[in-house]
Amino acid sequence: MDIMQEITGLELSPKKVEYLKFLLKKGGLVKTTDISNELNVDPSTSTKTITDLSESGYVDHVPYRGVQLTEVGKQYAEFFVNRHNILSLMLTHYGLSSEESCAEVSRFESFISKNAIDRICDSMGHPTVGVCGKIKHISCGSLDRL
Amino acid sequence: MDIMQEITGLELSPKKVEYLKFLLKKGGLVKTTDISNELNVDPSTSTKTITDLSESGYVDHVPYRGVQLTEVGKQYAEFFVNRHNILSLMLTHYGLSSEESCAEVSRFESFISKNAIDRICDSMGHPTVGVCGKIKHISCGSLDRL
DNA sequence: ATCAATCATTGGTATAATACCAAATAAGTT
DNA sequence: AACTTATTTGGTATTATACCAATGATTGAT
Repeated sequence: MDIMQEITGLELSPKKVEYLKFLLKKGGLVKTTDISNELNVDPSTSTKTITDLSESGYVDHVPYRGVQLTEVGKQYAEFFVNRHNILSLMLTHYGLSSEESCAEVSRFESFISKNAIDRICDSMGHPTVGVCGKIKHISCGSLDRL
Repeated sequence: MDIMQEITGLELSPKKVEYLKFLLKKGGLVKTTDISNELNVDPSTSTKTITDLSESGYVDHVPYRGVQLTEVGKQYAEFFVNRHNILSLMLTHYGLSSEESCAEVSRFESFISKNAIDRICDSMGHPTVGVCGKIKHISCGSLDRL
């Protein structure tokens, strides 16, 4: 059930990570056009990327109707959001502003392993409030999760 | 003179960063074959990459003879090494081993801005010893540099 | 219920980064 | 000078990302 146990966190490319995070934020059935608006890409680009994500099992795509995270996709997306939040919070501890941290993290987050995030999260005492949003600890290996 | 003043740190692609770091480590005139051995790429690949770096002004390349960092290239390379060391050191503060930190950092270091590194370095009190090697503070904006 | 307008997809093409192979060329060695 | 080894060139491939133009689907209005 817990797919997150054996992942590296490096499975998806930077842009695909953005797609999943947006799908989670939006929730439910999302139009590919919404994605292209949010991520500032041509609709054809989002359709193609969604097709990829669909073939890899992260989303369900019904052409002309919409996209939705699969259960696996949702778990990944939650990890991605947490990863972003943990890392942003971490950088603010070094004197970067929330905005700077967030921008910085956006550039490199997809290259940080789940293992590293788990350690960092652990070491920070599993904070629940970040600078970019709340942090959940469902997939981070925390003993006090739920 | 201090070119490092106005750089973002994001000018070079991940692989090119590796090239410059290796050239700095090796020092002097380096054969493209040495590079291809070190970085595990075909000699033709290293030649092409070096040609790029040469056209961008980071190295001087005399075909069939060798490559050498330009002054600008050397300053960049020094920044890259410091960036790696600072980030590795930072991650060890969160419970990652030296090896883990180093491996982790190797994946994302080229996406961290010089600005962020300067702040982190500042915040850590300009450490001179990292887990991947010594840290110099020539380009980090430290007042106590030199 | 059909047509027009809008939305979404497909097909083609492009770029940057990275890589390999085979062929050609230069260097070094005897 | 010939032969061997090192290096470069030219061609091609892959992955990730992107756009445009054309096609196809959906929907809202009449």
